[in-house]
Amino acid sequence: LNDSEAQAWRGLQHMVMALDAAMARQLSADTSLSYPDYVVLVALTDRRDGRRRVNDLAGELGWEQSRLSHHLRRMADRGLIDKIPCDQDRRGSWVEVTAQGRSAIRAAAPGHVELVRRLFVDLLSPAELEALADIAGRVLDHLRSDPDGTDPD
Amino acid sequence: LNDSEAQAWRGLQHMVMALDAAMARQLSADTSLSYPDYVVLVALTDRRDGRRRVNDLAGELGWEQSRLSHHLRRMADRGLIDKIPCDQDRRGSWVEVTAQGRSAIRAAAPGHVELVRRLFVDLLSPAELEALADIAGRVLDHLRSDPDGTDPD
DNA sequence: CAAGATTGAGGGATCAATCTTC
DNA sequence: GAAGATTGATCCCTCAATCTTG
Repeated sequence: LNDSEAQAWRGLQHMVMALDAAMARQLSADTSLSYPDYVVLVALTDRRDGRRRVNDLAGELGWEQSRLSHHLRRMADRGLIDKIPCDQDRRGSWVEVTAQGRSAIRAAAPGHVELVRRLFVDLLSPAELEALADIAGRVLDHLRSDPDGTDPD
Repeated sequence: LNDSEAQAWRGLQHMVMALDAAMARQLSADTSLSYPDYVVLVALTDRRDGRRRVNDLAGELGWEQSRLSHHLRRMADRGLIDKIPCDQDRRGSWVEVTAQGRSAIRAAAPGHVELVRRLFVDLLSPAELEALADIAGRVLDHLRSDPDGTDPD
């Protein structure tokens, strides 16, 4: 990698690591949710019924099934979500946000969103935000078609 | 967050998560190094003497001291690095890459760099790479001046 | 007391193996 | 046999507490 490539690559990694750490610290200091908790609850409350199939949720979050399964168990233990057997496909199950989960995400969202603005969104121009979204889409599409980078070009 | 802001923010997180996972899988499949091992060894072998103060290394990597300390212990146990007492400041210590560590990073680097190219660098224009490096620098500078986003604007 | 560094405990993430249902 | 999901082992990361030297 030449200088400009390395700077982009390492800069990207450092930026996201530092931003994630800041988000995790803020949530941990001001709320009862961890950053992963927050992300799961946002996805669940995004639609009105507040439920998802576990596998769909994993895809939406970009998480491995096993990671999600472990995390959902911990969240269920703390009363943030419920697991409900799925009648249509009895291998699967639904995850549903509880009243307590809704209340926790409602309390946590404003502070989190404000931090995303202060540390990220407000520092970028609209064109830069669009360019970033475009780049991310391109890279993720390519990853989906070639998960381990083994294709000949 | 409006649509374009949310797409940039979530896209960025998903992209980096997926790229890191791909890097970790490739290293784990093809070499004896984990991704964190790789990053530490790259930093150490970047300068010719192959040694660093622990604290400097943490800053360079953007890692917390405690994380680095735990990781260095595991790497020392596996013979990849040595810890050497520092005479100038007897609170501190040096980390030095071993011959085995050098050999491991030499073996791992080409495959890793090729994957970074295939999954990331080759998908971006030079202007996009430069823009990304610029954005990362800006965000990280701001984080350094206001680590927890508590400043009034 | 502050700075460099380590430790132990506890939560989080990954891999391979497993179980059930399709 | 494959897909949805879980489990247990293991490694990794964070936090708070600690130790030593400046």
